[in-house]
Amino acid sequence: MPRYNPATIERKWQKYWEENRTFATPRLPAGEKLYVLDMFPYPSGDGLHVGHPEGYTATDIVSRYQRMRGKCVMHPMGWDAFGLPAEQHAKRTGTHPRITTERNIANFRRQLKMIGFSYDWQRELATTDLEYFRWTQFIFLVLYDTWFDPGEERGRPIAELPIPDEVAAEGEDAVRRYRDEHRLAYQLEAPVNWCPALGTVLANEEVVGGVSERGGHPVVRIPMRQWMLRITAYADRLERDLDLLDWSESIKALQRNWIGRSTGAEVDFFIGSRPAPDGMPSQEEFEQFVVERIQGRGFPSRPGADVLRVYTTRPDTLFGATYMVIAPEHPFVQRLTLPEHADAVRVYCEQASRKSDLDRTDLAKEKTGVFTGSYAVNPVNGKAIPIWVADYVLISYGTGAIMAVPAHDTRDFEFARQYGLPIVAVVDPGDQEGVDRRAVLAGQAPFTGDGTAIASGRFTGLATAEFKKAITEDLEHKGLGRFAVNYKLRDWLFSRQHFWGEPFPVLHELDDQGNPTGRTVALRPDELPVDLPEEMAFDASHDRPEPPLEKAPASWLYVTRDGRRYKRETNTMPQWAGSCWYYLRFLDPHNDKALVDPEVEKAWMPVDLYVGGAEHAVLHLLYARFWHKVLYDRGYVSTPEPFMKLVNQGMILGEMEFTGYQDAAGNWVSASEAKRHPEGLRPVKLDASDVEKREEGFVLKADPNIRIESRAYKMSKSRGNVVNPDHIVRDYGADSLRLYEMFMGPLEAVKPWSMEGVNGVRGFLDRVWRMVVDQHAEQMALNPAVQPLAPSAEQNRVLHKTIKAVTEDIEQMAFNTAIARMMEFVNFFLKQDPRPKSCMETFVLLLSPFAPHIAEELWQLLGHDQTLAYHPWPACDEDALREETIEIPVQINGKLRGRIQVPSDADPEVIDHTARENPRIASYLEGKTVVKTIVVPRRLVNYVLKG
RNA sequence: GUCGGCGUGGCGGAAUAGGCAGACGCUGGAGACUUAAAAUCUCCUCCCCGUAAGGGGGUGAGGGUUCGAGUCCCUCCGCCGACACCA
Repeated sequence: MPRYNPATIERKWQKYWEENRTFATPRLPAGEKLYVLDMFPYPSGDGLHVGHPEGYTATDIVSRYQRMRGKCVMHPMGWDAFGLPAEQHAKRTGTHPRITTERNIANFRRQLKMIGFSYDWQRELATTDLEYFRWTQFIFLVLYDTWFDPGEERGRPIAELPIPDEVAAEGEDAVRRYRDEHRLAYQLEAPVNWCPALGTVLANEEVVGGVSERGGHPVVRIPMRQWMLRITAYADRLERDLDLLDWSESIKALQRNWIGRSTGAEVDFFIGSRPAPDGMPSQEEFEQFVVERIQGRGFPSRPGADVLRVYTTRPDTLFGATYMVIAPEHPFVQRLTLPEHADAVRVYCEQASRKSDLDRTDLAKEKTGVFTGSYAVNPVNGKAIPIWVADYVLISYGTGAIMAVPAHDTRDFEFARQYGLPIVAVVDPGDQEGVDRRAVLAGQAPFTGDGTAIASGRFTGLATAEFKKAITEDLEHKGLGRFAVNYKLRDWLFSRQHFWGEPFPVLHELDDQGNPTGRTVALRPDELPVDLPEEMAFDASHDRPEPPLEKAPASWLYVTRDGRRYKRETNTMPQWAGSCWYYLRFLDPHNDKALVDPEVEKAWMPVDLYVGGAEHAVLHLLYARFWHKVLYDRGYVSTPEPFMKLVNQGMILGEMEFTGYQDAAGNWVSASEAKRHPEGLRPVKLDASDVEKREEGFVLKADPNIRIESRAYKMSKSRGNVVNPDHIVRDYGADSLRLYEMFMGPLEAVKPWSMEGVNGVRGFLDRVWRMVVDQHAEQMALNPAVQPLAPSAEQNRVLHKTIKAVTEDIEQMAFNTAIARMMEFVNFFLKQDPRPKSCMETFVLLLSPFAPHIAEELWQLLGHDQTLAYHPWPACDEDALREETIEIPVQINGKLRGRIQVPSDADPEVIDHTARENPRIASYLEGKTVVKTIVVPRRLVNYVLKG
């Protein structure tokens, strides 16, 4: 009784593939290569989620398809295995994170193998393998050894950094410091985002709205020594090279937005060479300053103590600057504060420093600030304007100081209103829709768009764009300003206070007393790897931002090298580090001489298709591209970009849910009402049979006045709507899981899970099985209808239509429609008796990338003793598609009024003639004048009538 | 607020290049087989009028271009996602 039993055949073929190393990939591609990559998973303790196999099935289909097309496919899998959960587990239980991690990896590996993905498991790697992170540390040394040459726009060895004479004259220490300041990996004492709940410092990117991106815990800012990576040096190239990539415009937009390039000007406002008692720089000094700039020194690369340098994207509004603002952390705060304002300023800055980012960006918040008592002189008109301190100016962007133009900037406008500062319009908006010109000119409303300059000296009358150019050139000429570019992107905070991460290959020198001298040295590549200490006590109390490795055994922590004592760096690298280059290591995972053999790298790179979740659209992809570019500059890789084509799979939500609301007394309340006043209401989960559709939404069957909320939610443990792939495979089979995940809808769409849908595709596979297999036989045998006959013309047409559609759909990654076409094939051939064996064979090949286990089983039954994994993909015979006659619709005034049969190659005259002869059409045309006849061969006929 | 994406039956979704809206699947209904149930098979399933033949309407709303619009253009509404004082 050979019924379709996935449990048996899936195990059988997985064993076959493993024993025969069916999917092993050669060191160098034989023939045309294709590198198909999944974003490797973090092996969490919860195991695989149905979201994982979505992208993995898509890439597996492409991989299997392309192997059959003769491509040499690289398709590896590994583990992004460093991470906080294993460490937190260690704190609770004392189990070493390595143990937990290995256990989780084993579970993930089991689950992925159970779904039948065609990975080359010989290439499996984990970022936590010593032999892997040895090379992560090596890449850190490359970053440490590199400076960015802005002239050549590329990273170069630090030894090639030109040392200015005045630095060289100061001696060896000065040169060392100068180099350290230019490395791509550098240290910085800076306020960091300490998250007490997670026990770590977070990157700026990991803090969203003042709370941690993961878990939503509060974040406070405290100063700490940190490792930073100079990603900002590559901002321009990271933005520009997006043009080389076949990525969706929305992901590119996300990255561009994140990089946030803006252009404008830097301008120096004179504040006097020393503080004046009344805060007012003297007029003579200002004039002297201007003359000096014009005649001699020009615009200094770094601002001196006599100016406040600002960055603006609107140099054309310089004449409208009525005050200035510096960030509370700006180094000039003290110097600019007059004694009578000192208390207020000190209090304000202290408050600002205590505020989390959340408080500082609070939406509804009114703007706050204090006056320093000092003034700066506007270089374009010599007017002195007051300098304020306010936290709406960020120290980390631009120069940390702005010129405020309240008439033409919303934020400045709000602030000026708040503190009664003057508002002077210098841009006339003219007549624009939605702009109250009179209010703008009267300083009663801000206008931030482009217009025509007014009250701007000799620039008056210029259009915004021209003005910007003209005044920037003028300022540049006078040495008072210069063209400037800024980015929202910040340097990458690269150290974490974790145990479970890659140790830095860095030593800190100690003096005779055992105190740090402040000198840092990097290890030599031959001193790698630096492993984590085995013996560690995992301390549950970790409420200070002190790295756990501070408590490592002294034997690990202290190193003597060339007679000097050193202490190891105790920070570790963030989880991103390992995932920044794993795609390179897959190519050559066991190489102990190099991170990747250049010959191998050249042969396989770049990644041709990269599939993963949109949650990595910004950070992972930006970081990986950054590292790749540094490796490119330093000659380790041959391509400027790592990932040519990127596809983001959409999230899979839980099953659709109906929710009604009841008040305390148990009365139903409409969902729309509940949204406005949720107090005291209780959500009640309803069954689909309790609700019905009425007009624009669902209502309670028992009371149609009550509206019901219907939507699918993100899967979560707390909601109890998580679907476990283990259960699906157990109850329906891996092929059904794969097929359903692809049939749900377009790969990139967000879509809800449906158990009934899984059951539906299982029904399809059952039908496929019955189409080929004799269910009534004792042993595996062909269905008696399957005969070694030549197909009829119609059978052949259906077959080749299916080949064509499935092939095109796979090429476009439209897997849902490919499956629909195969369903149509089965619906047709189940009714055919006899069914030509050759049609069955071809169909099995088409099905195999989607449902490889059942396909292999049927292929074997059809008489083949080799895997179909490398069997040539079926070719479509266009001749077989040709039909003798086709049906085309006939319209009258655009309305469908009939159909006619015509020869498929009929020309317009024949079609027109046939249509007019059709009795139904003829009756419509009778007595009317045909004004126009449209005949589209093979498509339709349309008659336009008069009257 | 800014940027990006999306609005099609009871549900998931199809619809080359502007050319028959609703492929395929689910759900629901009717029937066949069966002692019965499951499984399987057949038919129906966008809405309205009509016994039917047929007719009318319909792709978030309104307008436009066109012989013809789900598809192109404009305005608006709604949902989802990202960013959010970046000067």
